[in-house]
Amino acid sequence: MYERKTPLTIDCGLHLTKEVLNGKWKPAILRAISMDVKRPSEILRLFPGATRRVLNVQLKELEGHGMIEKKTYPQLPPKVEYSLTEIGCSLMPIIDAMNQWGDANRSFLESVIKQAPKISETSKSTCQIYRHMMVTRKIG
Amino acid sequence: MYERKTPLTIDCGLHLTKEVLNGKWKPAILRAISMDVKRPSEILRLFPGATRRVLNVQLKELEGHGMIEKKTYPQLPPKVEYSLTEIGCSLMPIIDAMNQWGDANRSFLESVIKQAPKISETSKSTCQIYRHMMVTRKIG
DNA sequence: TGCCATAGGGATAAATTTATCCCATTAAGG
DNA sequence: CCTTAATGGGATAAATTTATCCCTATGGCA
Repeated sequence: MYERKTPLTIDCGLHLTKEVLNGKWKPAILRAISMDVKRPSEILRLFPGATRRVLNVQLKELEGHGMIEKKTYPQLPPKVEYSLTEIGCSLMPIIDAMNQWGDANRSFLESVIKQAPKISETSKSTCQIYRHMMVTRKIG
Repeated sequence: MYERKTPLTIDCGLHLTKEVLNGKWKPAILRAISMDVKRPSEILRLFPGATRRVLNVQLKELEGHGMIEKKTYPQLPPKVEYSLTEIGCSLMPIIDAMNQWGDANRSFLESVIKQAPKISETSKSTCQIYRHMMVTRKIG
């Protein structure tokens, strides 16, 4: 496992929170779990753009940070289910707010993000969370 | 300037928001500006842990993303003031919530973050935002 | 037997972000 | 003349995160 070489900045709440959510898929993973997508294979299917490896790593970090709990069923083939811990649950308002803000400002954000010279292309359909929500009728 | 090689994931609001806040100091910078710390040199003093270079880069990205506006006074030595745009302002509830969540759970988070094998050390006093708030009597 | 699904993780390469260092401009002050 | 204060940014190194590829284990199914 990677060992950090420079000290982490944790002196304001912002940085602590940022550290917990630091990872390309972490907020999305938390959101998925909060919507009852519990098994690793399900989560993986929800994010076709993510590698199995990365999801495993980020799940492990979220678990290590106490945001989610892992329940392993003694079966073969193995079955694992994740759930939010209490503190993980308390993050959801923030994650939902982030999601809503992004959606509410989508057209503007897409344009400025594409304008920014740093970004060349963007990809869609790597995150199936909306499809999932519609299938499970959590949104209409 | 760096040119992205892989497409950016922007299909859910979460990723859009994450992109805007993506940068070690961006949320802190936005918060500083929202608290009337407008000039680059002031912001720099507020975050002793940050390099001038990085702050410049992140300020430029925030500006490019339309979150802040830059006003350059035609003086010498130069004077610059940043302010939040309307959309940048609309991000503040999220940033404040992140800050509050981190502070509210500080002791827990510090322990789990230090436990995580990935992190070796942590540093304090690289972010002077609380000091600033006390000096300006916004908190007591 | 060969292949699929499930879950986990090592080793290494590639991409991305941050850090370091250095240069430029102009006015004021010692 | 030298230093400081302000602001901005290039070039390059270092750190960190993500992607690729591969290996393990077991039971069921054609």
